[in-house]
Amino acid sequence: MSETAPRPTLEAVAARAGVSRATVSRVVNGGDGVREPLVERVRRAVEELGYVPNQAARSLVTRRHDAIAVVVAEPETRVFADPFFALQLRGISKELTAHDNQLVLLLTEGRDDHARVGRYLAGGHVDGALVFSLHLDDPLPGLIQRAGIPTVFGGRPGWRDGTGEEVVYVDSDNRGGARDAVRHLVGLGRSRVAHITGALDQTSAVDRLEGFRDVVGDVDARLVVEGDFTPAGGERAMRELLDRCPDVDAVFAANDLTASGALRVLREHGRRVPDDVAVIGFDDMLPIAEQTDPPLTTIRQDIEEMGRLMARLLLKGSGDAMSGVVLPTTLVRRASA
Amino acid sequence: MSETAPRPTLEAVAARAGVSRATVSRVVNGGDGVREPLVERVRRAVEELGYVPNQAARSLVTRRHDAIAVVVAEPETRVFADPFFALQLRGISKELTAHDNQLVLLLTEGRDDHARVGRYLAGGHVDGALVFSLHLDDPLPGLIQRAGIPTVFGGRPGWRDGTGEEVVYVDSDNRGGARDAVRHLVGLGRSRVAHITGALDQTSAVDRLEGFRDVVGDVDARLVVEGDFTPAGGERAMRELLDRCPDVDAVFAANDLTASGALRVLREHGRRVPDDVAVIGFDDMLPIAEQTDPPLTTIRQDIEEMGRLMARLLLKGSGDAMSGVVLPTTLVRRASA
DNA sequence: TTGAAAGCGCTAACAG
DNA sequence: CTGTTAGCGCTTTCAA
Repeated sequence: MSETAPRPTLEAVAARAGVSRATVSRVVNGGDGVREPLVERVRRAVEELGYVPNQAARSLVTRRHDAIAVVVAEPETRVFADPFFALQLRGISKELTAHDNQLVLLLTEGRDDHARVGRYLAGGHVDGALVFSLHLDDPLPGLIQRAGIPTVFGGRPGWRDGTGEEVVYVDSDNRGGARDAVRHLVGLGRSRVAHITGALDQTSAVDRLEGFRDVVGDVDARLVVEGDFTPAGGERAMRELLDRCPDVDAVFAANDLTASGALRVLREHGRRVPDDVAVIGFDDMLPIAEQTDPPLTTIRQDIEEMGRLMARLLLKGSGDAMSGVVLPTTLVRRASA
Repeated sequence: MSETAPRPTLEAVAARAGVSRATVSRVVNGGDGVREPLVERVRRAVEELGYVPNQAARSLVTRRHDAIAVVVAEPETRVFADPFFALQLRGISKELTAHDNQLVLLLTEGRDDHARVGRYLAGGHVDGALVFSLHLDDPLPGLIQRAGIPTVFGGRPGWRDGTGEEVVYVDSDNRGGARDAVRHLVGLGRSRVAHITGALDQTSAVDRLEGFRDVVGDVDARLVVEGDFTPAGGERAMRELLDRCPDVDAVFAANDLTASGALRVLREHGRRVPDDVAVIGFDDMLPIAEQTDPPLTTIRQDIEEMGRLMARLLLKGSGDAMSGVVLPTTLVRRASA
């Protein structure tokens, strides 16, 4: 990679404006305590020279970087098969941008990467980290805690650390949303409500299952079948469901992707939705929920806002000692239930 | 955000190992020209102190950052509705990681952001940039060229700069792939082959249309209808197509998403695929192509590899003065054609 | 209010 | 081979 052209320094600006480096520095950083005429002169010099502060030099003394890391463990392609992650990223990006922070993206796959990420985080390159720990047994969170930098998790982490330290996270009200979904189904007069779960090594899946149980009470075990948040998983689960309980009249799918798979199988088996079987999803992933046949009734979570909030908490220092923020969900009614 | 704990410096390591800072520096940076026993002593000291180099200090003198920016203009949600971008990102990330580079993600929306990105890039925070310029009239590329840092574009940029400067980009062989697709359809004995285009303000869509024309020769204008790379666009276009030419017997859709929409409409109209109408897509986006009914025959492009290659070119300095690299595509045969 | 001076932690000549 | 030295460009006391 070729060298970038030499850029003007604070020194150069100072010379041009006929002031000291210190004064230029003050102006560049807000200009408090500098008399107006000087401010003006410095501003002009900055303009003329096209001066941009050298971030490395600044960080060296301030020990701040105005950058945060976003860590995503993505051992599976699933992360990429739905727009979930991208939406959070967008929310994060917006918030960071608004606060002049940069986003350093750390994608990990496998063990070696964990060490690398740990080192990077501990290396003081960034002011904080936003991490998405999808799985219950993920070693990443531990590593990051050890790195000792401010961290906010996306989704409720699956572990409880014995240390009693606060774990800051942002999550959707998965359990409450699931309850709403199932209540809706029950309100429709359905009596044999099934649940296709998500991947149960993720807290979101566990929480949604809990919500389902909250409403259904003692569940006929045959009405709960494990999925994995994918359409294929949804298909498989739906087949099994139909096989076990041909009289099932409603399905709460752990997410929209799962629901789309389930819908396909129902159609294939000649069941009419919602007449024979009502189906409800979770997420309200527009490109999916609006495109299914019939359009999907689902539980909406504001994913972009989750990202935004994570960034906001991290930047604020979350000194409020709050540990988790849970965002509400809403029922979006379309045609499938 | 709270301060990170004070970390050991080179000085500290030197003291502990009983050598000079320079020696420690040498060891940390590869250890060439340092006698083994010393190397060992230094290594141990580093280990014991948990020393991690201060990147800011290092950058200050080396003027390198071991970081590159990935710039994505995403005025529309479309970027997030398909996994395309995420896959490229993954390829990029892998390659950068292998070369100990960090990935700074710059998401832009709207004009103000452009200025911000321009400033950042010009500000010498990163060693280079990877840019995804989706649209023909995007002002971003210009801005970036002006920033004067090494840049590789994802997808053939829509403009030709008069400067005669080399523009480095990585793209799929959209035109060739399109030709393969249409030839396949023709080889199936289809005689009324239609094309649903992508958003024609993107070079990929234009190139695929060209490829279509290459094979079909003088096209019946009614057989080309504009889409926008979305399922909804595909539906709309397919309806129009059926309306205009009820006897259409094959469709080349600009991408898999478009094809999925077209399939839906065909089914709705009682056309059998591929018996009545053969359908072929572009991308081979697995979660889509494998889930459609019937599974989609399509043109595969190796998206992750594109990302990887972009990163490789940037890091290599692409001093080979080559301007564009075009990756081959392959036909993936499933059931729809 | 402004300026002078002292580093932040590191690398890179240059000596030895 | 190893150590000494001089900065990289900036912020931040401390005086003036």
